[in-house]
Amino acid sequence: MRISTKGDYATRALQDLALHYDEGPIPIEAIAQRQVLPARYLEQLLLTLKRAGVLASKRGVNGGYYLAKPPREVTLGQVLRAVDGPIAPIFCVSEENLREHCSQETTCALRDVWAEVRDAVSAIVDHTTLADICDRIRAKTKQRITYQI
Amino acid sequence: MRISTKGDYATRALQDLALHYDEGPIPIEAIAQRQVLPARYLEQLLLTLKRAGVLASKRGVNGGYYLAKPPREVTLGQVLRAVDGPIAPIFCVSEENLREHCSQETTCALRDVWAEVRDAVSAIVDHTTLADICDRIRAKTKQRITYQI
DNA sequence: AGATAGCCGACTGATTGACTCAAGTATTAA
DNA sequence: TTAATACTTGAGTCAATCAGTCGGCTATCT
Repeated sequence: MRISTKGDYATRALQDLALHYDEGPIPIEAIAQRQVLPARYLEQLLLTLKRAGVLASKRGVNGGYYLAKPPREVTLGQVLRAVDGPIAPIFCVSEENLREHCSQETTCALRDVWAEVRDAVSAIVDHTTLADICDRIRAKTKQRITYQI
Repeated sequence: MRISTKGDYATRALQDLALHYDEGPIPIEAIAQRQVLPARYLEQLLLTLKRAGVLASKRGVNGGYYLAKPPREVTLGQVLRAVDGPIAPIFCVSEENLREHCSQETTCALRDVWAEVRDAVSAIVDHTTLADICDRIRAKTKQRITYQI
């Protein structure tokens, strides 16, 4: 039940872009340095996310990537699906895979459990937006500062 | 967010063993045929599950594998963890990995989300037992028969 | 024009996934 | 006691995926 580094890196990059929303395009290199990610690899992921409609980009000097939509409208589910494919834990409960159905459906109760798992996971990732992530970080940071004073 | 074929095969094998609980040891070959699984591969998985304390076995003629505990006491979570490792979607929220913690915890809200996902998944798999699976199958089968009559 | 920065495709090396195989040991029935 | 059965153990294989890297191209701004 792992998410890949793609999912990990992509969500961290978007977390970063969301925190710097309204600052115009951010170059890959800046994101890579702040989040400690391999730049050339991140490049691929951001391009994928652009094709998925999550990001937009601007080339040349002062160019970079930026969110195609406000943070409130981008969910983690969109990001994960873009880079990692379906959320479903197993093919036979994937929404994108309706035609090919398991030969043993009638004698298998596991399928129902995997469907529950899929729903539980998407209930979380499809309802958590980048704005939520930003809010949590700000809450954390505030708390940390309070403690330090 | 996939479960591997190991998790898939192992749970199907245990579903089968649970349905045939009280029938004594069942040979690998019988399970493999009923569930349409590669026998030599299943062999490994069942051995792993034995080492994990989920299964017991008997060698020789009339030998085979059987549940080490009644179906009511075996959860899918135990099975999945035995063959696939931790449920956690990412290392930094794995219970088995407490010492090695993420360098960016204070500036990362994603970790909390992955922890939510982990909890949601384990809430399901750690509370679904093989007995539950059997009950569901029997309910399904009954329903199917009713329709056919 | 030149620097910046995204775009695109190809390539690679290591790991993991999904098995297979051979040989060994315990158990039982004939 | 021997033969058949069936789990046990460790090793080997083959392909796919992961996790990147690299070179060169194109667009944009100063």
